[in-house]
Amino acid sequence: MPQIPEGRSWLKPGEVAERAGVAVSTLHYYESLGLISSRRTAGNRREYRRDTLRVLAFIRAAQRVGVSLDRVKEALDQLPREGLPTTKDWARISRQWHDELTERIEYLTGLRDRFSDCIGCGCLSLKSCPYSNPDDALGAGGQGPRRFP
Amino acid sequence: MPQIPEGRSWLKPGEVAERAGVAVSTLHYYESLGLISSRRTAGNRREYRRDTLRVLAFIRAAQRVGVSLDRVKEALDQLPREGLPTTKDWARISRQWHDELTERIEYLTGLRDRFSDCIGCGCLSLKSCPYSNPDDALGAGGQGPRRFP
DNA sequence: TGACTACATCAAGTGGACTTGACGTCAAGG
DNA sequence: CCTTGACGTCAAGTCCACTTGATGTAGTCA
Repeated sequence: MPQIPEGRSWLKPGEVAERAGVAVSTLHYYESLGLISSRRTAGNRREYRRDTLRVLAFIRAAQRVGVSLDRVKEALDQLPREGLPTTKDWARISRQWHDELTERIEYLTGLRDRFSDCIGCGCLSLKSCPYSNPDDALGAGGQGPRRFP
Repeated sequence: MPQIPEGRSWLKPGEVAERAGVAVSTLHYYESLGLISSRRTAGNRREYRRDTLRVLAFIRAAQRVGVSLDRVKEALDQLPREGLPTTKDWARISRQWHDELTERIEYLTGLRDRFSDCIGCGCLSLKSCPYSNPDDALGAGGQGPRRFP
């Protein structure tokens, strides 16, 4: 693990990759999508601002909950293009995320509890279920907007 | 929506697709992966058992929480290949799922609450955070096994 | 009976998220 | 100074989860 001096506020690609747990090529890829940005040294090497780590953490968290990079970009585009994001900037994003996460948590909790019930009543075997109709409870919903694809 | 007679226990591809909210081609694809199965009529048309809908619902639920088809197959492979799955069969799967879902719910809840804290303390802006270090709290974890990729 | 739709097979294409390869350059250590 | 490794660009490749297309057959209904 490369030690990054306290004072240095611009990080090298390898350092960022290491700290964020992604490949350098991934940084290039994200940059090509406009998710992160960098400046260049005299020798054309990339340098990343320290808060790029935060953005990468945000991306990782988003992906872990199944959000696409497109949607992540939508969120990040609300941050100021130049200059440092303020607390207020992040707060707006965090609020949206809070709602989405809550929704997703509720979905998962419902799913888990339905599963628990189904152990009891056996509705996941071939008999029909008195509690719910899992065919439709889980299977329906059709092609409406899926908040979490 | 095609009405399926009460008594018929073998369903046609179109019926299954409609009810499960997937394309017929998806059924072929899943069959090629061994996730579902069918028998054939004299005229080589596929026929699905009614509980295929349940399997499809299971697959959909799994995907929605970010589980790969490979892992779904692992779970489904624990069901009896021939004959109807019993309550006990599903119970085993449900128990595993319960644990995984619980874990995931806890992860999401932690994530959400961390976000909430961060609105307050501003740690998602450039200042360093007294509560936690989001760079590492979210960004680290390195390349260890990811239960939910 | 003839049109029309649903279904069959198989190869190939798509989109998202990256990774790999080929090849040249910059920078730090011995 | 020179080697070595980290980095640069760009095209192409990979993996997953499907979808589309081409082409032929089976069943249904006026």
